[in-house]
Amino acid sequence: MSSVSENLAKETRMRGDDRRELILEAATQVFGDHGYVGTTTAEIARAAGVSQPYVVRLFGTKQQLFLDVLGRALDQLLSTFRAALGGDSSDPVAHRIGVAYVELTRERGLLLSLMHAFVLGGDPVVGAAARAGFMDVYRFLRTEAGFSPDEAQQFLAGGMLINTLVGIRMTDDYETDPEVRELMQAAMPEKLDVVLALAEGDRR
Amino acid sequence: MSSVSENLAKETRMRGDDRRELILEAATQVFGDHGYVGTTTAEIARAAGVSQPYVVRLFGTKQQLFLDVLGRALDQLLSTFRAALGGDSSDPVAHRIGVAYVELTRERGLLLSLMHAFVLGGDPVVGAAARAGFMDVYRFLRTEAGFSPDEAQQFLAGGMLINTLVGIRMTDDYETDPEVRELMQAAMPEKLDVVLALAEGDRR
DNA sequence: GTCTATACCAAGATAGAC
DNA sequence: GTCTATCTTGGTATAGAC
Repeated sequence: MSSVSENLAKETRMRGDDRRELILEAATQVFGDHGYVGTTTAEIARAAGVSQPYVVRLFGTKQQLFLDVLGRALDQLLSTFRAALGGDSSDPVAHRIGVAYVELTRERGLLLSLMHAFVLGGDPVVGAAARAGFMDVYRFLRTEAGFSPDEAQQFLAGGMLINTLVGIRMTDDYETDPEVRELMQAAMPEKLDVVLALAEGDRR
Repeated sequence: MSSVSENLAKETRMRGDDRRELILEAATQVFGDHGYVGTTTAEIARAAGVSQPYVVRLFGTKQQLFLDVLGRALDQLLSTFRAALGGDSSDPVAHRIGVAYVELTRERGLLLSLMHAFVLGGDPVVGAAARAGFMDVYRFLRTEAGFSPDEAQQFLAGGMLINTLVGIRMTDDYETDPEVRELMQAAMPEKLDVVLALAEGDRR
């Protein structure tokens, strides 16, 4: 999945769309780590293997780049959920989507970039995009997934806790602190291994 | 409660501790709105009615100021919870603490400053403080409030969703969007009025 | 205890070459 | 399509006066 872009990264010159996608991927990671304001275009450029002015050139402004990252993240999120709606129907829908959600932590920075946006509601443009995106997810849960308002609330609440635990890097203390273990097991009874494996990779 | 500090604000010169508290209050608000990185010491200074260098002088660095804000927020949070543990015992503990939590949105920026910290787990010093603070709350729920791991998880999940809805300023669309109304009513069946009234005040 | 002035640096964006 | 060089702004922190 990412091997395509990794191969492309080695080219010194490529089609604009490919480079764009490559930068969006890198930007998602970096924004996820440091937040919107905390991220520099230079850092994104470094992560993508291009020059800083080129990043700006391609997306106009840092803000526009962030908006593009958010849009892409939302698309990936919803299409992952839709895929889960297919799947083994002996398994309840809520469970299938829940598992799909935790699996999304694999897409480095995706959920965290969203989380950073969610907390910037005060920004006139980023905030508006964040609200719209959040409601897209809610609408999906209510209509496509068939959740009741209360089920949707429950699901989103669990999701926000997972985002928080990942964002706060609670994984760092998983081994050493038994209370952290207890909490994380309660928050993601399944698929904890995915999150932990990912955290392991990050500590390089 | 805040009238004390408002009166003090009019003095051009005051005891260091009072000015300190005044600045911490202002900083909590501003950090809550714009996040750690997105906040400038100049903006905090303006909000507190002092000069920018004085803010730095008093706390050493912006980072230290943020850490102090976090510590203060945690203290207020836990003492509010402890007060709720007292209260009318015909009302279940979980409910009393839940209501107390929503009431905390009154303390402008308190929950949001915490939320901003929670998402900065990657920062070596802020992240460590955030994790420690989060676990303080978990430990309170488990020991003092007597929650099971699952009850604590449930409570924290609901809390993170409320934080997110407040941070994303979902209140802005409450009147116009029926789906937003539906979601917010599910997320905070009680005390929604407190949050809405607060949001009203913010849009000046 | 608090201010004004300012040094210093980092970051986003632009110009223009290749 | 992509880079190097650079302009410009804004933000933290320091020095030093009152």
